Amino acid sequence: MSSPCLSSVLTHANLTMYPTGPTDMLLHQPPTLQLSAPSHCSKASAQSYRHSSPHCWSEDQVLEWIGDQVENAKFDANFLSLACCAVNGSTLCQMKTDQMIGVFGPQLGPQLHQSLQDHKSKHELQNLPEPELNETCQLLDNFLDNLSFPLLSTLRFGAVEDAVSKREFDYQDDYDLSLALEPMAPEYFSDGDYMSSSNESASNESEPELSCHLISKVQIKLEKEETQLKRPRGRPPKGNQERSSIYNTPKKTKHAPRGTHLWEFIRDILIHPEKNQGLMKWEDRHEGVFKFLKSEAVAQMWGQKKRNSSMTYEKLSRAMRYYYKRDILERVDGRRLVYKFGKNSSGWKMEEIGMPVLSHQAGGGL
DNA sequence: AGTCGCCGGAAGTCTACC
DNA sequence: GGTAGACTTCCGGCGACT
Repeated sequence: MSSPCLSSVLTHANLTMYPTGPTDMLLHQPPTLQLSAPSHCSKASAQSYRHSSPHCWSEDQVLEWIGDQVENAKFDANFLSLACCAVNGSTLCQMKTDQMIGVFGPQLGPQLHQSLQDHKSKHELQNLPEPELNETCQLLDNFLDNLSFPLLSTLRFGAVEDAVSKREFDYQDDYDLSLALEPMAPEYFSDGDYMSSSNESASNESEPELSCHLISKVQIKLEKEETQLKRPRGRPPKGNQERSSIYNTPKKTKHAPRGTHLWEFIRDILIHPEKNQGLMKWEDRHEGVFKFLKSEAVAQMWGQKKRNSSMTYEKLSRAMRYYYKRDILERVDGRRLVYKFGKNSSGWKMEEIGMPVLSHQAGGGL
C-alpha cells in the first residue's frame, strides 16, 4: 500500500472545514498542498478531539490529533503513512511507548505518547460540574462535523487516495480566491437574491469584512443543490415571487441531528481561539461579556452551519435577543455588538472549561 | 437626513419528540 | 399527526452618530 501524504489530508480537511475563513487567512494561504498544514488553517482545524476523552476518539479525531502533533513537532508528514493512523482512540490508548515508536518512528512516537498521556490525564482529572458540559463537547463535535464537508467523517483509509485526489481536483477546479474581491458569479447560486443579503449587509458593516465573500465555489455548488430542494426557513419575504417554486417543493423527510444552539455556537467561537480568527473577543472574560468584531462574518459562519446562505447579523442578533427572556444572555446597554452571557448559559466560564482562573484575566483574551 | 445597531412583535419554518 | 422549542424573516420604531 502506498503512503498518501497525511498532511495533504489534514490540509484539505482544514480548508474545507473553514472555506469562509477570514480574508487574511485565505489570501495568504494559497490553495496548494503543503507538507505541513499552514498554521492558520491548522489553528482553525476542528480539534474536536480536545473535548473528548482519548478513549472515545474516533479515527477522524485521532487523525486530527496526530495532525496537530505533526505540526507542533515540525515533523515531515510525508514520512507518515495514513495506514499507521487508522486507529481509534481506544486502540491508541492501549499502545505503549515502544509500540508508538514502532508505528510512528523515534521522533514522533514519544511525542505522541506523551501528548496522549496528557490528554488522558486531563480528561480523567477534569471535573465537569454540569452534565450539559459533556453535551456541549458533543455539540461542539457535531458542530465541527456538520460545518465541514464530509471529508473527515466519510473518508476511510482504504479509499484515501481516491478521495484525496478527487478533492484535489475539485478543490483546484472550484476554489477561487478571487471571490474575495469580486462579486460571485450568478451561476453559482440557485437564487440570485440568496447571496445579495450577505453582500449587502457586509457592505453595511462598519468594519471591513471581506471574509464574508470568501465562500468557495465548492460550498456554493453544494448549497445550490440543497436550496433547490429545501424550503427556506422563516417567514417568506413579502411580494417575493421568485422563491415561489422552492416553496412548492416536497418537504425534506430526513431529520438532521439536533444541532448546536446559537448561543453555544457563539460560546464555542469565544472559548476556542483557534477557531476565532478575530471574529469575536471577550470584553470581560470573567463576567462573560463579549463583543462581535466581525459580526457579518460570524453570521455567515452561523448561516453556513445552518445551511442558510442568507443569514445576516441582523437576523442572528434577533435570535440573540430572544435569549434575553431565557436568561441565556443579558443586555449590555449602550454598547453596540456587545452581549453578555446570562445565568442560564454554561460552558464559557474558565473554571468550567478547565482553564486556570487568574486575577486580572478579564477582558482582551481570545 | 441618512445610516447603523438595537429592539421586540408577528408570522413563518424546521426539527425533535411524543 | 400534533406540538413545542428554536430559530428565521420581516418590519416599524428608537436613539446615537455623522
